[in-house]
Amino acid sequence: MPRQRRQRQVLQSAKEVFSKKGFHGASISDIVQRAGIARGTFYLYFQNKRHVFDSLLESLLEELDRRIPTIEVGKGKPAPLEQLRANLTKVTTFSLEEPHLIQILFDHAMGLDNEMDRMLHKFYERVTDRIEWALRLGIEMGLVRPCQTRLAAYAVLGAMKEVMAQLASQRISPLDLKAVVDDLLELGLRGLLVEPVEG
Amino acid sequence: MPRQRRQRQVLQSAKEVFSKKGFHGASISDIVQRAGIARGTFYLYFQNKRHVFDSLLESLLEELDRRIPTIEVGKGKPAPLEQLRANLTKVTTFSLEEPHLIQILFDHAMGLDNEMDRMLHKFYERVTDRIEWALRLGIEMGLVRPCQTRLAAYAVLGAMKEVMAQLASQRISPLDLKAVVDDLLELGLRGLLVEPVEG
Amino acid sequence: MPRQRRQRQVLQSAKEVFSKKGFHGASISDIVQRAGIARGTFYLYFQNKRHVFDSLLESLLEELDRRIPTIEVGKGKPAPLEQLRANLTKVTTFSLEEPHLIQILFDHAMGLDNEMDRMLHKFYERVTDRIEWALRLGIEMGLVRPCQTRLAAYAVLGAMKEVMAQLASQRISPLDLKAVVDDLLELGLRGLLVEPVEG
Amino acid sequence: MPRQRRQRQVLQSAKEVFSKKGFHGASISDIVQRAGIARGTFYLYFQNKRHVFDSLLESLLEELDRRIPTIEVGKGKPAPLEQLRANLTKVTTFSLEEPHLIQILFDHAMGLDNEMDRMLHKFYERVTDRIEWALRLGIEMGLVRPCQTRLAAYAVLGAMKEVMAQLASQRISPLDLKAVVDDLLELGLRGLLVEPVEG
DNA sequence: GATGAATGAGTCTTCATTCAT
DNA sequence: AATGAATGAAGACTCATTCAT
Repeated sequence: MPRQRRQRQVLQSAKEVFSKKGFHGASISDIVQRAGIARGTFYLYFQNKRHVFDSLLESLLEELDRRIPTIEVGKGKPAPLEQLRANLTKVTTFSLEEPHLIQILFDHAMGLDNEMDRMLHKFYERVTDRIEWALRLGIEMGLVRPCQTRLAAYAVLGAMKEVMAQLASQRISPLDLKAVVDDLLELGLRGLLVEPVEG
Repeated sequence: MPRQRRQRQVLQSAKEVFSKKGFHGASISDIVQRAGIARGTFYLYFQNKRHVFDSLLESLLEELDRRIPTIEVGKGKPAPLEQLRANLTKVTTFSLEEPHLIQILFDHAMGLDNEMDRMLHKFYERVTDRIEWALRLGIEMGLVRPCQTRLAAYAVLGAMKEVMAQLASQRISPLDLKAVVDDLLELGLRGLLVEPVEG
Repeated sequence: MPRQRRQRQVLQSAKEVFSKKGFHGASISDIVQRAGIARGTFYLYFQNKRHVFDSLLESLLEELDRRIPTIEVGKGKPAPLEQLRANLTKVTTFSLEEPHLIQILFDHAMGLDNEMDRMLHKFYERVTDRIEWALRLGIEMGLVRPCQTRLAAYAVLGAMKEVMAQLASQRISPLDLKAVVDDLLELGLRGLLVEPVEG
Repeated sequence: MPRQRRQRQVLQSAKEVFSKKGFHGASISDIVQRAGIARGTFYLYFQNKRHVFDSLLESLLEELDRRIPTIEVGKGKPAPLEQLRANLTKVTTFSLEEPHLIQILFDHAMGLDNEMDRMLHKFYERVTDRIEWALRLGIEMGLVRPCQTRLAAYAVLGAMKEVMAQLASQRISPLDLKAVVDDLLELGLRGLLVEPVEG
């Protein structure tokens, strides 16, 4: 089998196993069994168990990063709201495409070692920075209500993470993704109340 | 040392170690070293590693459950909004009191075995049910905008989880918790925008 | 090394170690050291220490059972006495072939757990039943003196066990096994006295 | 509690536990629990686990030794047959009095260490020597048929051991011990056959 | 004398990784 | 390239023994 195809096959098996059992809980046996290869073969394609995990996580973070670009204003750019909607659509779509990776990220990525923890922390901070940046931009433009932007950014991040996780585990129907995105936007922008409560 | 004090001491050490390394990543050596006791002593107070973990998690879930009662309307009851604010205050306070438990729950609880996964899933579903119930109540009362209530509930759950996690890891300042809760409420109720977007 | 050969090698080492130290007294280290393999290798061939022990004991009991068939009378059958002699020859021969197994059975098999104890008890009862059955047959045929057949059967069983044990530990010379069997038969049939004591 | 009474109480518990589980299988916990004392108290009366076992076994061997004196002829001595009968009566009685010790000796004494093994071996050899001595005496006196005396002695020893074991575990009724002894003697002296087989 | 909490050496067992075929 | 038997370090757990109270 061509090298790259075999490597992908191992990655796929590892992905499924890690998403279910986590790094420590998953054994090489689990992975090679699922891949239908011999134990030794695993080590022809990856240096060790940790490298596979790292490889999966790195490509995941890269892909997510790609799908959440910074909101930018300027002529020739789509309206900020449309950029926001596009980002939301891309990450929710990703949750459906790669549910196992999402579970690995949310359930099993923390605590492996300090380096990994730092990397994850940096990733989430970068995402939060972008959200916060968009909020500040909105405030400057007079569109967004002044607020504790960092706190709001975390809240938005959390809402997105949870919805992604629920999509990944099929507890939110993926059939009408557009409606999901629209509702989330509506929720974030206008809140839950019928009309603004008079202070 | 009195039995109960020693047991609490072991629980505390285990809590700290588990929150950092997760169940599989933590060793009994880690735990007893931190507690300053011998390996065997651990087993005088707990049947095995898993029992400590379960014990921590169960008490955690119970406590959280206690702090998120269902919103109820009726004479003699506080206003729904006040109940909501109280719940938020209680869980955010808990995040500050028990940051390690929060990290265990959010970072290291999934994937241990099917039973544990089911238990966690049930817990989160119960919380989501309560949020959704409150939303539906609000809709009936004409206060809340009709929406996909399950989706909205997940979004609210996610926002709360993230804020709790960030409080636990000290990345949100805990100094003015009231402001945090107020801002979150504002955010959830009115959304981000200055004024409702027309159409 | 071919799987079966390695498995037999481990069994052989375990047999020797168990026969010397018993189940609890023997360590996996003892066994793998004697086999000249690594600790982990043991577990490639057996689930755990107890399984090896059980495996040895079960095959031992089966083999002994095979070598002590019930005495049967009827045309085409050898004379009962000859069947008896054949059985005695077979079990004494076995003691020489598998001295370690004999020591395990006689010195180290009791007390492991209730199930094992029951199994051993059943085995010995089955053997005793066959001896008693032969005695009753002999009485019916007018060959054997009426007596407490169960008691006599136990005495015969004990004599056989002791001789087997002494053969296994080389304290009875195995060089002329036929003479041993003949003398035992003589002893059992005629007793020790020169001539029957009158009343 | 007076020192000696407490010591006996511990010995009794140890005896019961060792007889069921053997030396390695029995734990100090088992013993002190059965004695109704604290773990530490055990060590006020015995140096360690092994000392209790040794103590039990030594007193057992001494007592058995006492009950199987050498058969002696001479004026003033009872007839050899009566001495034989007396010995048999004494050891079978002992099996009923101390069933646990008998089980320890027969099921759990071998394999503890070389010294213990040698001691047991020496004990059995001494008993066998006495039996053989009696046989040779009988042959000299023209009472006993010439035979391989060592082999015959082992057979007699084995028969006695088995009957003692079965009495100890209540699988031979102890109600008419005299009949048991008489039958055994008859069996040993005359054998099983109705009348001597003509060579 | 009596207690039982504490100890830590010792044992079984797992599993990531290697390497001869 | 592929295999899977073999390895041995690491970790969970037990239990005989000690000792402060």
